[in-house]
Amino acid sequence: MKAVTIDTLAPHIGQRVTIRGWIHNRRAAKGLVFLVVRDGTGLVQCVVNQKDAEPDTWLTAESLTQESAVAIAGEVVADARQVGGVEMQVTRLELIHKAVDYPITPKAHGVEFLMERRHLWLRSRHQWAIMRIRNRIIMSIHHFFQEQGFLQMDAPILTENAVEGTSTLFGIDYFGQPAYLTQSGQLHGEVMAMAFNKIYTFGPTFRAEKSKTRRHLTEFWMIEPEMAFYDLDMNMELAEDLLCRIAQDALKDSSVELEVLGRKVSALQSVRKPFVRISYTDAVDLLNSDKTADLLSTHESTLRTEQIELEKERAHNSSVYGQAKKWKKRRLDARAIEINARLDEITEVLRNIPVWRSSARSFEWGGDFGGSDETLLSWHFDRPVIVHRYPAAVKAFYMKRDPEDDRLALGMDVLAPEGFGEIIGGGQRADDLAFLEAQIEKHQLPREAFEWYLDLRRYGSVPHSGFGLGLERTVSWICGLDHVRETIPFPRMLGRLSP
RNA sequence: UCCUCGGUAGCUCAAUGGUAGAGCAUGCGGCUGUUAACCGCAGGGUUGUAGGUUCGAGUCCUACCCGGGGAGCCA
Repeated sequence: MKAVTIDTLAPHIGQRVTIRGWIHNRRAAKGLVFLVVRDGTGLVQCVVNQKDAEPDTWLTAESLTQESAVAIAGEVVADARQVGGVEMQVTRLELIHKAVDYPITPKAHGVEFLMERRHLWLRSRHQWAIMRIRNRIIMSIHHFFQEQGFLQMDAPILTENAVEGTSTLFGIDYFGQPAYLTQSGQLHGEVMAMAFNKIYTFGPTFRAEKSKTRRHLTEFWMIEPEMAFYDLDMNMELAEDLLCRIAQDALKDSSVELEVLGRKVSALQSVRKPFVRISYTDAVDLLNSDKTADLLSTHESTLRTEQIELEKERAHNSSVYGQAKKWKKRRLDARAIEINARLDEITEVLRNIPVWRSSARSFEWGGDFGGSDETLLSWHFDRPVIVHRYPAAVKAFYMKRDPEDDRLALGMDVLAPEGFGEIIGGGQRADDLAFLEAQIEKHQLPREAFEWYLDLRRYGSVPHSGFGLGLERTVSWICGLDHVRETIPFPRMLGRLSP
């Protein structure tokens, strides 16, 4: 009998097939056992009917536990009630391995509990959807660049020089010589662009920042295109095209996964060219403006209304809890968890709003935007916004100056909508030898370590640009997740190195 | 490093300073179409740790440990 995967069951309606997988959930009625089986490609309900099944199969079905491994033979039948439209009528069931006391039960769990069991958590439905979308995004990125003649090339992970100070780098011992894990492949990317014209790197990046927020990992994956003969405008257009492609591919190919996650797709449908492009100087004006203050006030009153309604609901639920039936209690418990989590979130935001308001109102030209400023900017628009031409003082030494205003660097950041924050940072690179030499001296960087980089400006220097896209933040945005820790199979962050 | 919230059964959470409870999970029983199935019964606790206040502390105070998310920094 043919062994198939769950995602290919539909064409086999009316046929007998075998599937192999793990028990995701089990329900029983008299003479019937309903098994929800998972094989990594999808879920399917398998029905064991005592009067049809062999005696061994029935006994096995009755005693199956969550995550036990099984091989199941039966007929594929159409059933409109099921997700995917099919279920299996089981004729034979073989137990491959019996799992005992699987810790992640079909109910709500806390973050710490799940993170300690990340190796098992990955089996659950939400994680299935997220990892498949991550894969979809990775493939979109490769297709996008490959179709346009970019060469995928790899920057080294072990590096000798600290590009922007050693405080955010993980240091290691390289046979007695200090070395670091890379925090960006950009400088090597520039080398490769001068050799191959248009390239992109796709690799891991490490930051020893002691950040404990929903946007930070210490190890994350970054995509860094670097293009010879590209100026800032061409660079921004490339970033726009890339993000549009990612959003559209996700809508086209990951609708099931997005639905599992409850992602509002309208937010992704509005990701279309042209994005909003705003200069840093205009962005500062916008932050200072009444428009931003009004936005905050509106948001604040909306939250206060929601807070009052939730508190009312909580009081009402707790007053009826005593008389409630068991199933109703269970529902009330689940709702209470939701209400409390949302109330915590609202309390946190309401506490922050006065700080956000004053920091936006009094933001002075010359500083770099904080997380709250970026969030506020992105709330003004329904699609990604590109902020360009930052003060040179807050940007990296290798950025080209704006020929029209020497105080500005030709840098750009792309902020994802809905407050997901910065997902792209990049710009046009300095291509003048003397300027770069002066910058290296000004930033007190070790000149010797940059000689190879300076060679690019000695031998056929041309205008060139590039940017870095953070994969996990992008996945987080597309999936509508409130934290990046679920966007990578094994997150590495402050206080988390296992499993 | 700072700010802030939290730690109660295997899990998720309740509990005016006054006898520690519920749901899920587990075990047993019931139900022939369940969708986190449902219904009944049972077992399950050094309330993070160490002190203190009190007739009495899960609850109040102090210190420490662990975790959440925010600031700084950043993708």
